[in-house]
Amino acid sequence: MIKAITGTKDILPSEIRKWYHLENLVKKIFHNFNYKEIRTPVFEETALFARGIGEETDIVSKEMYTFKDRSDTSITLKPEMTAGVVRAFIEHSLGEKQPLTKVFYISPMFRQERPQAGRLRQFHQFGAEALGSPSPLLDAEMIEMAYEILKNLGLKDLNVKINSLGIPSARENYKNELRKYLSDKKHKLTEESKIRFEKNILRIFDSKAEQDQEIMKNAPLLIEYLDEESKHDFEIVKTYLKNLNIPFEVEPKLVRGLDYYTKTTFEIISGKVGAQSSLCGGGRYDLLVEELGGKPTPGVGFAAGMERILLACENENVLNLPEPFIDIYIVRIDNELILKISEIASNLRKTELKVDYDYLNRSVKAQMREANKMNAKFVLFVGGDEFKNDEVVLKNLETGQQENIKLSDLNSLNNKIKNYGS
RNA sequence: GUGAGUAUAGCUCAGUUGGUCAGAGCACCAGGUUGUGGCCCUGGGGGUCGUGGGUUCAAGUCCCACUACUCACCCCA
Repeated sequence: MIKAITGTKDILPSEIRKWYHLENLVKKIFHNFNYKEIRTPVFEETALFARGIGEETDIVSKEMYTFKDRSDTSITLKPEMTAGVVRAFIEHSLGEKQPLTKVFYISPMFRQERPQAGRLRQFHQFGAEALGSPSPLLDAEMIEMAYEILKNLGLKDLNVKINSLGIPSARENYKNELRKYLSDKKHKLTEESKIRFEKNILRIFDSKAEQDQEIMKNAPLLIEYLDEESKHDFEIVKTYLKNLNIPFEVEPKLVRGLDYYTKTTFEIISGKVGAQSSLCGGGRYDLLVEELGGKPTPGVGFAAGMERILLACENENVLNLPEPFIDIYIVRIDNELILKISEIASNLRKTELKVDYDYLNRSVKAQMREANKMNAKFVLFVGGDEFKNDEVVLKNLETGQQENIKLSDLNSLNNKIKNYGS
């Protein structure tokens, strides 16, 4: 038997409603903030991600689905969205058409990691990007939108963490300080952190190993070495968040794993998803557009993991959606009427009613059971004496009441049923 | 990439120290007096017990390998 590839999951009909719910909410909130959807290809040239995300990051160095196509071009399935959005922004000169570009997306992403709770190899993210303004108001707006979506789902166990990475020169100064601090303690770090020391020293803060945390406890913090501009912008972000009543914590050790971040970074954590607790993350990337060959353009954005969010919803037992139902189930009493029934169903469906009937030639009893299972509001009996008089029987499954209806009146059944409901 | 745990019907699981152990509940299907459901009752279909070796008179039940899944590390959404 052929099975789904490791780390991929089928979203079955029984689960699709929560996805619709989440997607509709996401679209609604983004539209309220006047963000417009962008859809970029599932794969891009490998170089885009290598340059955009950073050669040294784990995502690029060991997690990407990269392969050569038949014309020997190196292709990569997108592991995140920002690089693709920026590529499209540059390619279509969106910055020339308007000073500020606000876009959102909902899309599958691909990373070849070992699957676990809240982590798949094909997973889904929604997110937003605003390109063209350095204003910290937009940083706060990103957090606001993400928070708004999560709150709207009913999630309670949320924790907003923010930090500022500053501009590159300030960060370089700080890295030197950190190197100085660690120079005599380096040998006590875990092997992984020794590698980080060389490649991306900031990430040592992310280590969960106690011996690393012990050493880093007293390390100088980036936030103390920030440049004036970053400090100032960070204060504005905080002020704005307070004014919006969004609770947050400053987390000086929050370091994002992608190279392109500058200034504000943030993350929203749930206490209800196991080890993969980060529901969304993002930040400012003022140098990325230029890095990828565009005119210098500041940008800010975030991405949220949809599987993780749905997992958190499940674990918090929120997101209790109403049961699915159909309006009418047509029960065939005389088997030879199947053609007539398909015609009736077709006409009713054209009047915006959800209609179904039996395709398996089953007994009346079985059809009734089926109607019940489908949570049908009404059953329409077709056949018998009534049918000889050009009538069908409409039964309200909730009350058990039934009445005869002329075949010629069926096209107005929609109104009748809506009156029942209210 | 590293580590641990699990692997019996569609689903959730029982199966005691190897010897009627191939089961239960749910789900599914058909019936319950000649056209009407939800509850209830009766009956039914469905598994070579993840795969391949081995030990034994005898293996879901012990051993080995492989594979898959789960969780954690790592990383990140």
